[in-house]
Amino acid sequence: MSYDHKAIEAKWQGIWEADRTFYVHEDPSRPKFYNVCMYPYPSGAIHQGHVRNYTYGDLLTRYKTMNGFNVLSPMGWDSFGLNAENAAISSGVHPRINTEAHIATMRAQIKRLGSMYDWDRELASHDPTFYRWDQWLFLEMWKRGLAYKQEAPVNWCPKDQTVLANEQVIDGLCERCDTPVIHKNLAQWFFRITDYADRLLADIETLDHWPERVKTMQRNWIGRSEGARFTIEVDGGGSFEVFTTRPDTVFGMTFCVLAPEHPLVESLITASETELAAREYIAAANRVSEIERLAEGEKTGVFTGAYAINPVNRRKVPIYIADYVLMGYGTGAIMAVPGQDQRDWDFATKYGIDIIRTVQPPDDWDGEAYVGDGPTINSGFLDGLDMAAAKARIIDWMVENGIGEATINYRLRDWLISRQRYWGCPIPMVNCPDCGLVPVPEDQLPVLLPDIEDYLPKGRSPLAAVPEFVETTCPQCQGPAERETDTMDTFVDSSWYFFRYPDAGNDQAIFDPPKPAYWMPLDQYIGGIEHAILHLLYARFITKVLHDMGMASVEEPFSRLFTQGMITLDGAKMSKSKGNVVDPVELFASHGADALRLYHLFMGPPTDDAAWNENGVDGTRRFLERVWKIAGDEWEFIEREPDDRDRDLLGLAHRTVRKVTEDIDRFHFNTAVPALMVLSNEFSDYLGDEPIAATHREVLRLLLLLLAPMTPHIAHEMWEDNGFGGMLATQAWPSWDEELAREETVTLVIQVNGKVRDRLDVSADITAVQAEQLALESEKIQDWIDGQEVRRVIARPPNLVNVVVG
RNA sequence: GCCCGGGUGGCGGAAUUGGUAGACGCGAGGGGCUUAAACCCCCUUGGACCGGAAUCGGUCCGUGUGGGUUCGACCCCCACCCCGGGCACCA
Repeated sequence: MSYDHKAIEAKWQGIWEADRTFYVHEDPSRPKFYNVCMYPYPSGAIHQGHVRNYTYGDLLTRYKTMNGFNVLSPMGWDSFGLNAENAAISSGVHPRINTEAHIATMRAQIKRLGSMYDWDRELASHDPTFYRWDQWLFLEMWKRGLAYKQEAPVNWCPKDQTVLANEQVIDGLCERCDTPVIHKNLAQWFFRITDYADRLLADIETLDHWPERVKTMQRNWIGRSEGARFTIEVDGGGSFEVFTTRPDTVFGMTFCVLAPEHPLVESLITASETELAAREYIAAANRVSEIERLAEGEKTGVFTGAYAINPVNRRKVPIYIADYVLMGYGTGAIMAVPGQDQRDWDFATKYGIDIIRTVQPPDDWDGEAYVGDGPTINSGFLDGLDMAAAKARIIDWMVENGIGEATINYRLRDWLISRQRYWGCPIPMVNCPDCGLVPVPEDQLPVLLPDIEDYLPKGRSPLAAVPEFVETTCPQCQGPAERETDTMDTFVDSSWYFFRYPDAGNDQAIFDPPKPAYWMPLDQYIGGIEHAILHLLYARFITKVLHDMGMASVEEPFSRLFTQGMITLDGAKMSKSKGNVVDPVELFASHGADALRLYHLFMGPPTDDAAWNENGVDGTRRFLERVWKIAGDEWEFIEREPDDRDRDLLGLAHRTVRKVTEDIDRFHFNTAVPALMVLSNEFSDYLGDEPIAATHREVLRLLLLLLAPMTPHIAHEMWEDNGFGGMLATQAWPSWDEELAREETVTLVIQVNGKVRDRLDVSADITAVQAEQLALESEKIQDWIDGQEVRRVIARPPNLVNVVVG
């Protein structure tokens, strides 16, 4: 009987669904395992990145189920967002229609992969039954002072009169009309994530099963730095505050720099000799993005015409405007100490500003700015102190003189959550001319997103053009009022959706706390590395807020995080826009879901980017054909007692159980698959030469159990055909017998001066003394020693002996 | 520019973390099966070279580049080159 993957895969997908094998409920008698793949954006069709993600996720669902866990693996849709809105603008079709069609298509494709979910818990962020709880959460944030409105710059296209997302700005131009984009201030909604900066930073240390690199990125993103904040007077009146991590170097301040957006700039440049140049410079800075400003190779700036007074020595120093200082970090103004900061050094050199060293560099120092520690010099009462002592002393001085104090600064900024977009969750606030900002009462939620036909923003959110939506009454005074027309960042949806799966149908509350209390935290969260910072940080933040509200039992949502690499083809990320996609749906038909899943597991380390090989699925398909033959052929068994060949094959099978188990536990799927290939190759050889039925049956049983989470359909079919009994998906994961798995002989490598010169087969329990003796007795080794003095022998039994001569 | 990763055969990768570099798969070459082709099966496959001549034996080089540490380095340290992810409105 040939391997008909279409029939087999359809059959078992039907059985698992009918049997509700992967539909679960809270069960305190069993250990739980909450397993989530980051919910996808419904782009229209699944791509190989999804297949990779869901193959890993489903492998774990099935593996943990076989290991006795109560596994919850849900699926949902991140269905609001810019792409659907852009598609609607160009097609005129409402984003809901496209989005829901995409969800239906992708759901069917995911099911075709054989990836199993508890679909009773399916959710979609564009669904009012979901986003009303976004709005509820927003109101809770507002109540707690964690939501506020403030002016902030946006990318603005003057021709289209619209706000642009960063990705819609191409080389400083609007992607639609090529008009130069400017920055414009708009009133925006923020979540006060900076209030949680310390906790978000400290609790990274509790994330023992997160990739080190993601933790490092998050630490750096939060960017806690200790330093001082102090006031600098402007010569002729006025002052500004600066933040510095190096207050000890203040005697070396030879200029100051303000960000182009700094509020003091206007008064400093007005009527100055350099006013024109300054205005031009500010306008230019306004046109480029923050990244471009920082990427600029050479530092640029312009003199304001004004001078500041160094508070410690009353020295007059010029005040510049430069775009390497950002309004969003610290105070938007710095004291510049070129002797101790390379950016300041570059700037000072370019503009001919004095450089004064305040830290003595080492004697062999030949660099420019010296940022290291050393005795303080040229600094009056700080001279001779080291960095730490000088910092403490100068901060004391600042406090005594009432000009500054020690402070902690974060690079992290508050989370801007408002979007001037249509396809998102409406922010549930009302603007009343008398009462100001008034929250929509909870019993009036959800504020429904109205259907509209024109999605093009015209200065404000498209919702602003819908009078029936905008015009309302103030919940407080009942007078006429206007609704907020901005929608929420889709990261708001994704920062709490995993709390909703445990109680997805609840129409009375965001969730009933005991339900997520059973399932949370996630035992495994799997998604792309591109989410290492923003999504994961926002989700951690909202979890902490829910915890503080008494809603969440945990402070951290994801106890184990796995970040997968991208799929590339011809050196580029596989994506529709690049036109280099390999459609998984075609491979379901030609090779089968099992062969595709196995190729994804096999193709490389899950953490790394993986290059697609168009023949790769052929290889895993061939492997499955061989296993099919092993399981299904009418073998000529003979009757005899088990001998060495049986023991060898059984030993290999037990070593394979051990290897596959260990590899799955450490997410090394790409080495688990070859172990199965080696076993099946040896198995085939064994069957070609007087096999016995008992060995065939036992090794086949183990092989199918190991294949069950990787290639579930074919494994189930073979399990059933061979009459092993019961559903494979719910069998216990096999254990291995250490005695059977033990290898009797190993290869002892003998080196002379680190180079391999001989190999011997030895007993696996050889001692160091025996290994050394064998090595020295080897004729080849004797030839290499060739009468030289043996200085040392390093023995690492049973694998290696190194003879050091000369 | 800043933060974080990564560079191993023709290709994807392995080396259980300082101890046999190249498992397994793809591709390629050769052979078998076949009227023929496909499928399938068997063999070879990092490079240069030496010996022996049926396919065995051996040497040297080799993990981005250049240094270093070590009995021993793909693995640790320093410097450099190249590629990728993120940089707050793609998600």
